[in-house]
Amino acid sequence: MDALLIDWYSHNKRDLPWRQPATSAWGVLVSEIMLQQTPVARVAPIWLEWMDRWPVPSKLAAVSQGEVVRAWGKLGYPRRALRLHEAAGVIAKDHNDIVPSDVDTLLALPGIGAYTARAVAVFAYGQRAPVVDTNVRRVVARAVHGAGDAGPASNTRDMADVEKLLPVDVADAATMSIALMELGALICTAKNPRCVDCPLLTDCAWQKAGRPEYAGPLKPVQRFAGTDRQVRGLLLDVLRDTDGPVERARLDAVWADSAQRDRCLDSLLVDGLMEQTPQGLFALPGEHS
DNA sequence: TAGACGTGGCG
DNA sequence: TCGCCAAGTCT
Repeated sequence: MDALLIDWYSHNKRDLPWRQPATSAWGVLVSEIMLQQTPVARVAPIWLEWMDRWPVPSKLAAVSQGEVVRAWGKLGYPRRALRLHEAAGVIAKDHNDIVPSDVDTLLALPGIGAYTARAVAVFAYGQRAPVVDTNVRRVVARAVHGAGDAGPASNTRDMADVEKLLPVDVADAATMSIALMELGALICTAKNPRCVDCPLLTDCAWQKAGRPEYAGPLKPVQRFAGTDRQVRGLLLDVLRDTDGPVERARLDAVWADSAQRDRCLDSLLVDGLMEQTPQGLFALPGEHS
């Protein structure tokens, strides 16, 4: 399985900007944070801009939170930008401006969890570790377990599953990790998998079992329209599109339900995505004088 | 551990 | 059209 997969990857991998050989560990880290729950096509231009502006962690750490949130643009989940900014500060101060290569050290940084820590260790530093994201979980569920899709995530079990699949050779293990993800992204997709193009077709347990439909519990559908997430997004968008602090009325205009609006405004302040000036105006954090 | 947390494109 | 989906983390 590993040889087939690695060979397939070498011929079919996408030419993504963060996969250039010259990409630094910092570049890999930034890409991984941006790619959390966010499509490649939307990340690519922003990542290029960030690498140009902030080629090392200390450069990012030196600018205000507001500038970072603004540069994050509409990638979504803007708290990621705040956490990355904070992580950059720790890396600059405590790690000599060098992204740690040790998984446990990476895990201690804000915004870096089990997936991202190992993704950095493996993709930036070539280590052998199980990198488990939604793509990998789906590929393993099908090819190994013969299920139509992955059930609820279980970090410990999922990583143990993948660990067993990794080649002993460190370099091969690293390539296998990225290949598993790429297969899940391009071939073994959630809907309408392109099995005819799959390098694992003849080995796949799901294929052998007659491609049974997924029978486990369904993930609860995440609504968006009308949720606090939508309102927070609208509120923050006002500040992103404005140069300086804005009056309360500008924010009030984006959502009719005042109770929900107030709740969301408060949560943005609590999260540090927004600040109130002494004059009572609203601004991105650290941007008002 | 279930639920919160943005956004926009696609079938 | 609109539900589903996209390289998760935190509480």
